[in-house]
Order: sequence, then structure tokens, then C-alpha cells
Amino acid sequence: MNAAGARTRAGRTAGAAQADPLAVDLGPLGGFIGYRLRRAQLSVLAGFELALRELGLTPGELSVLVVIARNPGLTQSDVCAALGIQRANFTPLLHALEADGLAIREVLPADRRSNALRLTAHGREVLATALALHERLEKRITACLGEAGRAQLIDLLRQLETL
Amino acid sequence: MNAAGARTRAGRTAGAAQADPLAVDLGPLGGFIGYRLRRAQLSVLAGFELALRELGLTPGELSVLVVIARNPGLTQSDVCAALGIQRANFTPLLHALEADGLAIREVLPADRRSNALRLTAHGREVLATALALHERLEKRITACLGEAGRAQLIDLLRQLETL
DNA sequence: GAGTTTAGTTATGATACATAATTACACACA
DNA sequence: TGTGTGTAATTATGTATCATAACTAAACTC
Repeated sequence: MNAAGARTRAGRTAGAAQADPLAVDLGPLGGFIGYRLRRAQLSVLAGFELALRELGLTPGELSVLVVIARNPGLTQSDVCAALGIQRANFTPLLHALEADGLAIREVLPADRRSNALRLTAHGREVLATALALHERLEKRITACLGEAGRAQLIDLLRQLETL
Repeated sequence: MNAAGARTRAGRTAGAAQADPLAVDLGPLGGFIGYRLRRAQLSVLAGFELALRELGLTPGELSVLVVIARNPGLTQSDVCAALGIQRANFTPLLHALEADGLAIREVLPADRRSNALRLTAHGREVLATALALHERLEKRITACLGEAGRAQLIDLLRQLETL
């Protein structure tokens, strides 16, 4: 509709393919699930950072806080398995939460290789705030997709995980 | 419902919350679009690497090849705008494609600050192979979601981009 | 008690994303 | 015509996330 002439931007003088972004042909890319996932995730990530900026939590950190809060006493390996995080990458993430006073590790007497994880009182407060802020983001998403669309999307994404 | 006893795996001897991964309560996390996007993208990314391993192309590189092939003569800024890539990050990506002999940059006579991008013959060959391999991945995804589900997913993800 | 497995850590490397600063060029306009 | 402003590409940096391999200490097996 606007590719060849209609609403193109002024003359742009010279050479052929300067084109405004809308005129660029993505070809088969627009049908790639992976491409669409990336673009959507970028958008949601931007929303996340906007919503939780004041708390300085990364998405990964928030997910860990949630899981520890709901399952106190889990070991690091348990949390990693539940969230699909590599244990090696989990160590610094957890240490950051600990350094911020949000979580604690206690060596399990039953197996002194393992650490039982719990939130501090402060961790629970921060989590509650984070969830409240995050709720706003989810509301924006629901406004964008509709309640049914949102549910469908979650369902489809869950199916994709088992690819 | 299975936390305390029901379908827990064997005895697991000692301490409380060892739990098998399925027993971990994700709480509200399972309803976060961002979390579901991450898990789904990890899965699709693994499929991508599996499918295109032999070519050594990253998803970003493939997307750039597609766009250049369909829009020869675009400048770097044009491609960046079309794909949502930062220009600063595009430079090394493009240079890698150039080093591999897949793409070329020619200074635009009309504006010697800009580079017109094109694929080499070899680049077109590699792209054709890559698209064929990628097609298999998309087939797997369609097998997983169904044709309708796949179309729905793309539509929903596109809506999310405009969040 | 020796050999094997497991939890956590450390080290390292790749990919993506973001921002700020710099260089070279283009353009407008007085 | 020459100066100020804007833009294309680059460079440099910093961060988040994912992956692997190697190591330590503890636990388990037999």
C-alpha cells in the first residue's frame, strides 16, 4: 500500500533504496517464530525495566525471588532445575541477592554440600513491591492482547517450551 | 497438591524440600508473559542452533542476510531500523558477514557516509541453504502448535511488539 | 577405605543489548 | 563561502544471559 509511492516520505533526493523503515521487505522473516519471539521479548523486557527500574531487579532475579518465596528451603540446584538456569550462572545471581540482603543461604545439616535458600524479611517486602509493580506491566499486556489473547499466548508459549 | 506427599518421587530420605522439579511451585511466575517468552525463546533458540549448526550462522546474522537479500542497497542504518538492532551492535555483526564473504559494503557515491549493502553470490547460496534448513525448524514448530496455533502465535507476538 | 557421584563454585567465552563519544561527511543558511 | 548542525558509521564500555569445563568438598557405594 505504501511501498511504491503512496505515503512515502518526501523525495529523499537521490539513490534508490533509501526507503523508510516501513517500506523494507522482511521477506520470510516475518513468519519466523524465532524472530517474532525476539522482537516481542525486547518489547516486554523494555516494559519490565521501565516498571521495575526503581528496584533494580533483573527478570532473572525476580523469578528466583518468587520461587524461593513459594518454596523456602529449596537448594540451589532445585531452583536451577525449576527455572532452567545453569547452576554455574546461578551462583553469582544468588550472591547478588544475598549481598542485597534479600535472600540467605544456610548449609543443610542433612547434606552439607547443599544450601537451603530462604528470603529475608526485607526480601519478602521487596518481592511484594516487585510483584505489585510487575502487575502493572501485565495489565498493560492484557490491555494490548485482551484477556483471551493473553491466555492463548501463554498456552502457546508453554507448548513451545516442549519443542 | 503434591508438595507434601501425593505423587512425590519415592522417599528421598531426609530433609523436607528436596522435591523433584515438577513439585516446585512457580507461583505467579507461570502467568508472566516475560517468563514464558524467555522459556519459549530458549527452546526455539536451541532448535535454531541444532538446525543451522553446520552453517555457523546466528539468528541475528540470518535476519540480516534475509533483509539485505530482499532489499539490496539498503544502508546499515536502514537495516538496523528494520530489524530493531542498535547501529553500534550492527557494525561487528556486518563485518563478520563481510569477513565470511557473504556480504559487501559499498560506499554510496550520493552520500559517502553511508554504505550500500549487498550479498555476494556466495552469500545468496548460503542464505538459500540456511532458509532450507530453517524451514525444518519451522515445520517442527508447526507440528508442535498446529497451523492455526502457529498463526495465532505470530499474530499475538506481533501485537506485543507494539506494547 | 577407595571409587564414584553430586552441590556449589570458579573461570572462560559467546551473544545480545544498551549508551556515550568520536570521526567523517552532508547540508542549511547567513 | 564558511560555519554550525545533523547524521552514518565506528569504537569503547558495561551488563545480562547462556554455555562448558574444571575444581573442591561432601556424600554415597560397596
